[in-house]
Amino acid sequence: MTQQVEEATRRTPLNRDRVLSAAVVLADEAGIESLSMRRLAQELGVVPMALYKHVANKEELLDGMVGVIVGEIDPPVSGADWRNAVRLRILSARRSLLRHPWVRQVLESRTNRTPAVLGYVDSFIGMFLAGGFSVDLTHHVMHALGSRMWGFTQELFDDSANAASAPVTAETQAAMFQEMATRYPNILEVAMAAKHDDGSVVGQGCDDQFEFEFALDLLLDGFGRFHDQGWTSKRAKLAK
Amino acid sequence: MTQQVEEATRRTPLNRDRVLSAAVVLADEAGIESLSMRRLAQELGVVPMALYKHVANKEELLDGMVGVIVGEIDPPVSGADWRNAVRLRILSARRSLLRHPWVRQVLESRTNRTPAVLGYVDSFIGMFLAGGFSVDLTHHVMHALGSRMWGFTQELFDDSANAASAPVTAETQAAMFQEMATRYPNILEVAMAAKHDDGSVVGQGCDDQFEFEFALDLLLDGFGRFHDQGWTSKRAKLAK
DNA sequence: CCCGATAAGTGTACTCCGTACACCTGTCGG
DNA sequence: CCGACAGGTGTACGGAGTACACTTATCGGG
Repeated sequence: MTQQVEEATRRTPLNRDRVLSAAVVLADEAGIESLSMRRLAQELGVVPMALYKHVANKEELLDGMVGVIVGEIDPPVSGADWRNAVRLRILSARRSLLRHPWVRQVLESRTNRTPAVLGYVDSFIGMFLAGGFSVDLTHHVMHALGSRMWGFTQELFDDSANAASAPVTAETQAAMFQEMATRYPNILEVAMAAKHDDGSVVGQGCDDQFEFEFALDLLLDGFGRFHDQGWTSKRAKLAK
Repeated sequence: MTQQVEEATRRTPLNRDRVLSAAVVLADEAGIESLSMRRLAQELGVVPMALYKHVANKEELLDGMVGVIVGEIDPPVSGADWRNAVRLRILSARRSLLRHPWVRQVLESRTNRTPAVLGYVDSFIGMFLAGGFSVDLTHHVMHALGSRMWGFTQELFDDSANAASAPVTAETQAAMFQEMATRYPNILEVAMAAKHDDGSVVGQGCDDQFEFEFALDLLLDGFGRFHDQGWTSKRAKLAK
């Protein structure tokens, strides 16, 4: 009798997609470090071991989550030259990854050879080949792109965690400044030049999107030059 | 009486450096994933909590370990032009990091603002400034370098774990090949072209060092071009 | 109409992790 | 000689991933 009400509360018997979606939401909202099997189960109103009926283990869960995000990336635009196709695709990937910052860490931390990732890489290679790149050059170009293919760069000094930290007093600020000035004068100089209006000393105040596109275009320009001049690795190796 | 012998066995009362060195050795030999405070303590013939007298916590241990490796990187060569100075330094860093593969993961997984890392970055910036680069261009150039400053690239498909895995039968090999051919034809094509003599299907058979230098030189060439033509970010932004 | 197979969810328990905290011990300067 | 202090110990806690044995719900066929 009372049974019926409880059953209605938690219907839809939980499947792989619901598990993955919930995991993505949890990682988005609480951070990847808060994503544990136990926490995820709790979020789904279920006992931890129930998840293992839908994913083999945590590794596979992470793989699946990456797959979900990779699925959000726009497919290659058709009818564009290779440069624009690649560029737009990467910027689309970047938009997806910026919405889900945890993906970066997951992609970096483990070898990822899931169908979703392989599919993305494959279509990526396809854009170069379709653009007339030789298989040889395409290979090296893919290595040169590296993780930039996903739309992210290694951030040396990620200041994104600053919001939560305690407000620094003027004295500490001054002391840090002094410390930097004597120990790391070059970093300081660059950081000072980069800061626009906010008063932060190191990092930020610089336009990440601009930095990314700067490096990306630099690479793409290089690729194009090599392509135009019929570069081959054999010739390059002989020239050394 | 027997006391004396035991005490002689484990002399030298353990200090920060010994802890860090042991941690580095352990990570080198057993992999970073096997490095736990308990395991490390055991290796040092000490109880786990003893370590906390020398490092605040595991994070600081990892920071210290990175510091040890960064300390192994050659200082900038003097009297070279910026390009050679940067190139040689990066290749030196690469040699160090290849000896200690775990550093890559540690550097990637966390924001690293230790003195050792800051010092490295600072001296790195210094090489560009000394080469006549504007502060502005240096800033963007550092972003473009990203983790390549450390001598590593994001490896999409790291096959280094293959040695330990079970030998695949001819049938499985063939099945995998078939799978690849239909699902990821472009990856397959590139992989086939890259393989030299070994029979592996995906990855390896390609010269990682060559790939790295290919990308590095491409970037350095771009940097040089920008430098020569007096590039500034302001002008670049206006041009868009 | 029941029945057994299969899928989904549960409960308990194990091992391993980082580390807080109270304690002991050996050394050394006053 | 003594007391402070640095270095090492022992115990314990909470949290992680997950193995394994179990109940329960569903449903097609005799």
